Amino acid sequence: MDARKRRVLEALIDDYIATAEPVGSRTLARKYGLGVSPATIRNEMADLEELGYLEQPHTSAGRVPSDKGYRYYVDEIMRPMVLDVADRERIRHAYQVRVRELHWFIHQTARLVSELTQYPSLVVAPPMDDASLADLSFVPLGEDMVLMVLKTNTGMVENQTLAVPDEFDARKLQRLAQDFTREFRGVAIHELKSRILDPLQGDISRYRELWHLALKWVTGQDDGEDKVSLAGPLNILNYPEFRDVEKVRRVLGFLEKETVVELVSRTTTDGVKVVIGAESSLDDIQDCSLVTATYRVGGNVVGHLMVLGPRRMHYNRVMSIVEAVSEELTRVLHG
Amino acid sequence: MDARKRRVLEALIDDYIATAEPVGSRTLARKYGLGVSPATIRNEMADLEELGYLEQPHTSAGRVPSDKGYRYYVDEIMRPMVLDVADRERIRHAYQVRVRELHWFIHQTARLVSELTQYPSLVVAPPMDDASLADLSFVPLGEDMVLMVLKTNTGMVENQTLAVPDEFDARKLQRLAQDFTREFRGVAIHELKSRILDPLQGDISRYRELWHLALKWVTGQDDGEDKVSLAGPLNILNYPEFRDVEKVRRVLGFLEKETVVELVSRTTTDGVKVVIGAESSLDDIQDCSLVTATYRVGGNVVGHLMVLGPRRMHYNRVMSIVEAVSEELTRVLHG
DNA sequence: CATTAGCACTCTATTGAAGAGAGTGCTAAC
DNA sequence: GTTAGCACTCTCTTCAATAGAGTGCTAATG
Repeated sequence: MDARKRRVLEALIDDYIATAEPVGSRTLARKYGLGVSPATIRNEMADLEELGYLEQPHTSAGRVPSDKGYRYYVDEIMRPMVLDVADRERIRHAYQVRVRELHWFIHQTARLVSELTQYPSLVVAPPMDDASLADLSFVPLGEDMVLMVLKTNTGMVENQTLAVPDEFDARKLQRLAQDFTREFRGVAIHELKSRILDPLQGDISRYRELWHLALKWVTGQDDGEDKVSLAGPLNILNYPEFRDVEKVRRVLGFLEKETVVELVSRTTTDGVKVVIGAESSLDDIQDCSLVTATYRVGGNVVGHLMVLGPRRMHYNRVMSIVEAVSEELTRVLHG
Repeated sequence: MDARKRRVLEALIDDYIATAEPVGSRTLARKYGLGVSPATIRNEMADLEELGYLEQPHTSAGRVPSDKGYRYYVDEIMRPMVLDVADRERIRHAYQVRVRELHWFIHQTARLVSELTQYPSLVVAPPMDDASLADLSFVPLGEDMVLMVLKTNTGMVENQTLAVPDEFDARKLQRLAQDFTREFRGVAIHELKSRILDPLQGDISRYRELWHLALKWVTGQDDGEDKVSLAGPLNILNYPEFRDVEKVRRVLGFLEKETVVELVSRTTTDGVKVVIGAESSLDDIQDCSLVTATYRVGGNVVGHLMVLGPRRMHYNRVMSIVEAVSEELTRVLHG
């Protein structure tokens, strides 16, 4: 793989990303200053195909990058893009609001990223399970309603309105919360489950129903939807590879399934990751690429951030955006 | 419009709803026991076309209902569908959870309806504007965080976490909330805006920034998204009239725009309403029909519930579902 | 007199053939 | 090693022919 092959591969991928049409040798010679004739480029392209970096839809068409080609492009050729000032400003100002709820950040982030990239974007909240309980309290709301407020050691605050049985007056609830906090402070959320349901905890068991409720909520089984935010799904309709409704259904359907969360959460390492086409080994998104990044809340509790697009994605731009946003988000969530 | 014409129209619409293909006279004679020959049906169909109830895509195709045809079908022919037991049970059990937040109800309802109908469904929360303030309070969360809890006279409770400047300690916040509640109890939310921003309210103006924030939140300008919930948008891809991506984009785009809320909110009357095709005079949904209903929270504060589908929608089933759900929702929100 | 059978007519959708266009691979010349 | 030239391949578009579906009209029927 000499320097000229790299230049040809780069030019071809750039062109294909821009046009979505198979690229021929003449086009490359004309539009990119490679300094050689179409015939020479043809030879290089034949080599690149043999090496597995390019594919030919049919004999008389131009060539198209393969997964391996994109991979080489992303890893070895492409240079990171410097975001322009407007984009940076946009990212910096995105979180300058006084709201402090996690789901708001998630939602805002997904929207920001999908607007900047023009691809669908998905943001997954860090699993509560890894955090530990810092404080639980109830705020009576009159009638039989109560607001349950939970804080974790990572500084996250979640709350939810519940209806409680009549017998629980304000005083009782307060004692309940105190007991609970005293008993379980510092315990990881995912441990709470077994602890609470343990029948030996006699003192607690009187309120089991209430705890059960609280637990379901805390562990996120209850309103799992809030933990994931999808933005800009329709952006995908702008790309010609999705002119077929069947493909659209598969891809958008995939974004609504649990599988996404699993997939995204699998990449636990820091930094920006790229998954190209079949590398995901998921049928529904064979024709798509993913760019993912992580962000942190407080300690090591980690959330995920993802962009999905066609394989001919603007990798460098998307990667820069995703990186900048995840850094900003981590910064904001730390303060 | 004699009885036989009605029977022909009914059969034709039933068939078209089932198949999405233009219906010919032979088909009607064969599949529906009309007791007359295709020729007779042809004559009736010609009459129905002249009356504006049917249309012909081209001379040698069968016929298709017009907006007027559907309208007559919905108003005069169709009989309401009795939901089967499973569906009724499904509706009854949908809200048997202790959660009491409005956005949860909205979300749950949208999902329920879209799953039952297999069409996209949108639920709009009642505008807070019409309700009046019952109580505002702050719950300190430590650090510079505070939970703002608002109750209306209609019994709705909304809350949001905010970051506040350091100067506001627990005591100060409490007084602030008391002042605010005393001052503004009973005032309609939409009036709060002018009242609070009035520079003459000297005592209040010190906290203007905070109020401003609270206000933005209360009036829903801030997180407007929470007030609307869309479920099952991809259902639309199951219907052959949306095999074209351009149409999909227009319709799904429409569901994400503000226009929907305006449109839906326009129907203030109780009961189930149907809007067929061009009746909405909105370009994006010329090929769609809507079924809408309202639900109430407490007094007269009204929320909306909508189903969107192709014009050949299963009107009777959808209407029954929408009616049953809106009744159940009103019932649940009252208790 | 309403209903029906028969039939010519119209329009669409499908098929197959022809031709244009794009791009390649190979060979031979530079 | 590079390039020009050219035959070859494959797709896409166009066009005409054909089959199929359904209609509207007319004349016969009970």
